[in-house]
Amino acid sequence: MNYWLMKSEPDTFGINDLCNRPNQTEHWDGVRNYQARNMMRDDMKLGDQVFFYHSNCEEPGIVGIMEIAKEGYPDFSAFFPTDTHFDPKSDPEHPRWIMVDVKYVRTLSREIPLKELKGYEQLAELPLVRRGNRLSIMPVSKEQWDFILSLEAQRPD
DNA sequence: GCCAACGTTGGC
DNA sequence: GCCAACGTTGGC
Repeated sequence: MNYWLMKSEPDTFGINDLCNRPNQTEHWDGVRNYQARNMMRDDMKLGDQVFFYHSNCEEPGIVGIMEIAKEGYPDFSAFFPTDTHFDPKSDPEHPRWIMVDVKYVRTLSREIPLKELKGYEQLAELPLVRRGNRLSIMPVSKEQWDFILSLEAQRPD
C-alpha cells in the first residue's frame, strides 16, 4: 500500500465537499502537471491512503484522509471547451491528462497546519515543506504517514 | 537544445 | 494582493 498527499483549495473543493458527495466519492480532475499526472497514472493503486490538504487558504494544512477508489483514467474535463480545465491538446482518442477517484475516509480531529508540519525534523524530506514546492500530488512514506497521524492526538506547542 | 518570457501556484 | 519559485512555451 502506498501513501499520498493531495492538495485542493477549500474554496473550490474542500474536504466537506468530498464528504457530501454521493458515495462520498469524487473524481480528482483538473491536474495539469506531468509529474502529478504520472503518479496518478502509474503509481496510485486502489485502496492507497491519501491525506487531504487544504491549500491557498487562511490556514493551509492537512485536514483529513481519503482513499483511492478508482485508478487512473482519462480526465474528461480536458475535452470540453467550456470547462475551466479544457486543454485543446487532449482529446478522447489521445488523452493527455489522467485523474483518479477518491473516497472520503474521515476528517482529522484537528487540522495539522503547514506551519506546524514545517517544524518537525521527521518531515524534512516531505516535498510539502520544502521551499518553493508546488506539486499538488506527492508521495508520503509510511514513516511520514505514521508520524503525521501521531500528531493528530497531540496538542501543538 | 538554450533560455527569456510568460503563466501559475500557493504561502504569506 | 504581493511575489518567489517553478513549469511550460516558443523563437532562435
